[in-house]
Amino acid sequence: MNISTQNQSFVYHFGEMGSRWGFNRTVGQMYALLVISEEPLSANDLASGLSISRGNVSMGIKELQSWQLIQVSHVPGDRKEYYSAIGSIWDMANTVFKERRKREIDPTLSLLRASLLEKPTDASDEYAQGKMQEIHDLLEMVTEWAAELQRLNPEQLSRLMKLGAGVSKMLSVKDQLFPNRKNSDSN
Amino acid sequence: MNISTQNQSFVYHFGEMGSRWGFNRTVGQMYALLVISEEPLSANDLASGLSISRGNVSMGIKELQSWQLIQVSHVPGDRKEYYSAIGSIWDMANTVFKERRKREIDPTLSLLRASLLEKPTDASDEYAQGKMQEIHDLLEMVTEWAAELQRLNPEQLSRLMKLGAGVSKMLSVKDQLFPNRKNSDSN
DNA sequence: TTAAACTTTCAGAAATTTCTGAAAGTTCGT
DNA sequence: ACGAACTTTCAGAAATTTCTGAAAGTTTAA
Repeated sequence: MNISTQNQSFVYHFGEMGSRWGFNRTVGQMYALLVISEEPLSANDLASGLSISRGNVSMGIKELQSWQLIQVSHVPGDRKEYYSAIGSIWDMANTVFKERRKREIDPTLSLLRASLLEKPTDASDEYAQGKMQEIHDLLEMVTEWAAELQRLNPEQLSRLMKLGAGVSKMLSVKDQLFPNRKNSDSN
Repeated sequence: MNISTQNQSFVYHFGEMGSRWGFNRTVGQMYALLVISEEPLSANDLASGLSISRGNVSMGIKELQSWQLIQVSHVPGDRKEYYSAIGSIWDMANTVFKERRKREIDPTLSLLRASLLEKPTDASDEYAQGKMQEIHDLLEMVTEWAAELQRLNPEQLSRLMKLGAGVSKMLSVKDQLFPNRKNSDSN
């Protein structure tokens, strides 16, 4: 399989960026290729398209499946497996977020919780715990909020985002509507 | 310098996680150590605390400075430089977000823009461009929104987040207040 | 049950990243 | 101008990650 030069740079770039998102270069490239291919691709297509070994493709597929980013399909009369990117771009973004939270934030939160249960033995421990508490609270708030946002459908999310700065106006509207409601839980 | 066992796991964990956030293990550990230390630390403190070479510390400091995460200070009568984490946890999160956007999203956006300017040569190119457009739009919307949010102060942000699911209620309130306003620029 | 057509595994090779420590550089007081 | 006290640099060593490809495994059809 050949990749048009036009798409080459996209695939390559996604490979580089992919590593930031938790998987390695080739896995990123494989995914990029699947995203921009209308037709599902076989493992051999991926190997030849990206000039990587068949074994590497096999491992990459496993990785992408563990991220729930790709889907297998079959062509009648052909025993090969064909792969394609799952869902819309929104779904993809959602999946990556959820997965990263599970892999990065959740373990950090439990570590922090555990640390916060320990009795500080001196003043410096106490200071450290204070900082850990702050980080914990921030992470917790952000992840909860992210979870809320993920519950919105793309249409709502998109509207919310397009509100942009309007969101702060909304906060003041809320204050005017409910001036009695307590709104500063500190920090 | 010694790190209390209580803090050891925090520092170590942050090292592991740090690599996800764009810097390597030791840089992550250095930063973690600086965050939980009330007193500024010298380069030697960091080296001995983490059992790494002085040279490595020097490079790590440079890296953290390029992220604008740390600050130098001096002790009168002492020629060593002392380092400490800059600002609050919120500032830190902000800085990391901004920096990552600059390093990861912005280049992707410009690549996508360039690709979208090319004339598709066949149907598959056209499909690919369609996907790139979707990714472009999503990234653009998200970064713009993130920029808006970063303009809010921590207090406002925190309130907004604590609204949680309430945010979708707000959207419907808005619809009731301004039922005439067009709100579906499609997704 | 056999063999063809495929996929997966995994040991070791290759590539990449990170780290060390000696040497070079800088700054400051005298 | 000198040297002590510090920091930075960078070549090569060490560690880690990724990749290959041959061998083993699986599935299907006949």
